[in-house]
Amino acid sequence: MAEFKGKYYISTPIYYPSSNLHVGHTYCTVMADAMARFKRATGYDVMFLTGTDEHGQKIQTIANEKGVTPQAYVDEIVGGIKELWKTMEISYDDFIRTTEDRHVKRVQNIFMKMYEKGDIYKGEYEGLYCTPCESFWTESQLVDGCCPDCGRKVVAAKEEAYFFKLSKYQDKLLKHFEDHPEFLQPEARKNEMISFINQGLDDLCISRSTFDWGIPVPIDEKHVIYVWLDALTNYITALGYSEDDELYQKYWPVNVHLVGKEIVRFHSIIWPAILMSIDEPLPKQVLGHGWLLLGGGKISKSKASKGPDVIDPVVLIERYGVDALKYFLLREYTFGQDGHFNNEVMLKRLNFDLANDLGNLVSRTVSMIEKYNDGVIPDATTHDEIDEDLKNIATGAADKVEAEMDKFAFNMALEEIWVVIRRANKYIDEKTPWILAKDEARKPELDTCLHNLAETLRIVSILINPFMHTTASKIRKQMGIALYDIVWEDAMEFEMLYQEKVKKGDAIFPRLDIEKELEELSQLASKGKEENIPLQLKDEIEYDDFDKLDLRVGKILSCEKHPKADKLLVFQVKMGTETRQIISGVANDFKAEDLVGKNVVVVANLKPRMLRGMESKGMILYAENGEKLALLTTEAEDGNSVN
RNA sequence: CGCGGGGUAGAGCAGUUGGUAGCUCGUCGGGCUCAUAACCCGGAGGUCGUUGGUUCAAAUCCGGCCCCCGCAACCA
Repeated sequence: MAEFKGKYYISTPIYYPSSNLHVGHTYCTVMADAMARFKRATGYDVMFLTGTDEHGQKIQTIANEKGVTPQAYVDEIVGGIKELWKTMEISYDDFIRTTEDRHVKRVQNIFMKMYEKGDIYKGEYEGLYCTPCESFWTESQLVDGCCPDCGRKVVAAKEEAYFFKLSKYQDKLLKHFEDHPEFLQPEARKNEMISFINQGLDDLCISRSTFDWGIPVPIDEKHVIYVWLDALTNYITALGYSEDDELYQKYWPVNVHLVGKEIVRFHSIIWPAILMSIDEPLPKQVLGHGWLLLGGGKISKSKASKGPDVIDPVVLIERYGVDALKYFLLREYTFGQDGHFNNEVMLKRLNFDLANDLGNLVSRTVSMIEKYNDGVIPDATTHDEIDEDLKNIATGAADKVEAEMDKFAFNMALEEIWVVIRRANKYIDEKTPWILAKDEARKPELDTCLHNLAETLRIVSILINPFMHTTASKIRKQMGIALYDIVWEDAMEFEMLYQEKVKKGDAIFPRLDIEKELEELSQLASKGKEENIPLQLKDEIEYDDFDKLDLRVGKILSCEKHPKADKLLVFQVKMGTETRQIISGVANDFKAEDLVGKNVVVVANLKPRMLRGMESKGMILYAENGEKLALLTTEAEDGNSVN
């Protein structure tokens, strides 16, 4: 039996249900799930928490646009998310939604506790306000003392808000980083956070009064609690903190908050400060994982419908199965680093590792036992060095896997398992059972070979169970051991099978025709484009509004980089009789010299604007698709008006 | 001197307590036929971005430089 090793609490972030999830979210949750399953297998009492962060202005706005209540809107999206996790066999122990009563009440309790401690004060957003832009700016954001967005004058303005004295905890936070080097990993993230704290922490605005889709501030009905105090506290409200804290006493502090690198700051600075404020223990560890990149950039919703790569987990699962997707995500990427996602890399992994190595090993082993021993796993009666080597590698893998998992090195943990699988394939070649089968005198050797292969597969089924538990079951079914419990420690033993009856089934991972799959995935990815879906447009305008524009054809006489800005290009543009200077923020998209001589469309009557010390009189038009910009060129002569 | 990440075989990546440079794919050649045209063996292919330094010894430590990518700034 597994030795009881204590509790293990792991969390994913709570996702923001403004639309459906993509493979990037899946990545994080799959890692957490694998770790949770692994810890359960190795003797821990596990609490695995995930959930959704459902408040905020964005949700309210989207719901309004769709003509439903925010609650109805999030209910539907969250239903889809839960469905996805069910399909992916995510073994969470609890799923918290920030709109649930249990969360709402406990967040309010936390707010009060912080308030009573004197860590929350009512203040004013002393910002500099640009009325037309409806935005607050800080001193440092201003350009020449004016709104960086529109260039107009800003006025000192105030919005009432509650603040958390984050600055008060600056020194304590730094000390915590020093005293607990393991608190935040990887190292690069930690350095980043320490230097961030050293720059000085501002108090944190924790309430808003401009929208109401949120948890009311208990002492002031006009305000709702804003983002982080609402979202981060889920990790303890889910455990019943402040009300029914049996689970809290048992599981807190969390062992690991698994988060994407973009929210490391909130988990390693703001969240600990909140916990300090309410005098509760800090998380043992925050781990920031990298992103899956698509075509060079972060996966985003706007990219979901473009390009040849399919990132909808539902589609991938339908075609290849849950375990294939999980395996790929865990095996391909190095924890903490960004990785590039594309269909071909994935398909190759699936074919080579799952179909060729593992699937084929199961297939050939079961076939031989059926063919050479009537489907009964024979006993081993002989022994040589080759047998010994296989046995050592197979029984030694469990500890190696555990060592890698302790480092969150999922890819290496799986690699260790595949060392066993490859050794078994090699073992067959070394033993040549098909030759042994031709000589009755060598039946004992043949039996030993078949037995050892069966033992190895039994061990493999245990080792992969935390990562791909459906596959583990399929293997065990074919091996005739489906009825036995999967016990981690059994992966360290070799002689456990006794004349079980095997039964060949379907290939556990059929080999894929990569060319054909790529073709079909590419078609799936572009499918949405062909249908006639109304575009998402800005509000309709009057003809008079359009008529205010004075568009002209301009010839680019010269173009060079702005001396004081990375992204800006400075153009001299001739429009008939006048030549003027226009600046565009497109230095990353074009080489300056490539643009010279082109005739382009210019918004000629736009109010001039200073950009980093140089005046821009007008605007050059470009077409863009979210990734690439294209110049709007024309054959018309410069100076012509465009209507 | 804004912050950070990265530059290792044709591709994608491992590899920092310094000690003959490793994996997967591809490629070339061979073996095998139990198996999902799968499996096994062998070869070719890298001055580890560049340049100095520390050391008996540097991909690994230190300094300068070049290039790529995020963030920030900036995008009329």
